[in-house]
Amino acid sequence: MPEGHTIHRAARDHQRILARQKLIVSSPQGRFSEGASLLNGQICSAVEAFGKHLLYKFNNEYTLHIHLGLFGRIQKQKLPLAEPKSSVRIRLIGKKHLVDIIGPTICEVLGQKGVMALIGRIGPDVLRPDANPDFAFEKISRSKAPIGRLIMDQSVMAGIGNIYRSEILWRQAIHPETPGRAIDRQTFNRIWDDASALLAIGVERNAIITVFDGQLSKKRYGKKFNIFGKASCPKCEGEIRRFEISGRRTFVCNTCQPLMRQLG
DNA sequence: TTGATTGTTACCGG
DNA sequence: TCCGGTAACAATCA
Repeated sequence: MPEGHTIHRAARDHQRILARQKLIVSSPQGRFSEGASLLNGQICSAVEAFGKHLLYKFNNEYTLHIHLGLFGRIQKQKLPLAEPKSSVRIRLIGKKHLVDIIGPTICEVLGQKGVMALIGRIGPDVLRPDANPDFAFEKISRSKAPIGRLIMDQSVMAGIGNIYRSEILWRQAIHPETPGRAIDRQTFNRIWDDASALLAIGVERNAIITVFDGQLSKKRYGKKFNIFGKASCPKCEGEIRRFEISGRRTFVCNTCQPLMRQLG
């Protein structure tokens, strides 16, 4: 479920909640990860997203680190309390709302040191104003790996997932198999800027939306994608090729996204 | 029941 | 050493 926008959306939501009410940690019996009992009953003081990682900070210097993986979800509900389903690992309880963290692959408590280490190994996040894209361009321009792999590599740049990958590269007319070293700064900037813009829309709308045809009628978004999962290109009507990069399905229009092995 | 899925990492062989 | 591939883990739905 989650690409970067989902996590930033959750961080924003939860930050808003705890501005008006206390959020207290509770974990259903026996479902805390090791060491996480440090947080039982603690009051959350801040929420922040780094790429696809979600950090809940507490006054006791500890941080709850959540990564939803492929299947994890976050559910916000209004009180009264309902019995959490078996996949709920952490529950944050406020006066009027509760937040359930469901099926995360990472659910651990970090100290200051651990948080620094985590942030250090994540590349610049396209949704964070403090991100430095230079770092991502440096890595990309020195790599012969395909750009389709690099922009989804969270240690190169953070936030983009499998759907945004295909959509961004199609929108920018870049073939996913273009080697990183063939991407010039201008081309990289187009990728970065498009990613920032699209994910920001994703945060606002709580959905992946990459199609903007004329009027922004709010109901016209049944077709959210241009080529992801599609058989033909919406621009040239040509066939969409489907293949894998790093074991994840990728879509490309060979006409609209010509493969450039040379710089240019 | 099977398969597929908006993710990541540990491990192993070349 | 640095890759690329594979398995493993997570939850849900058709």
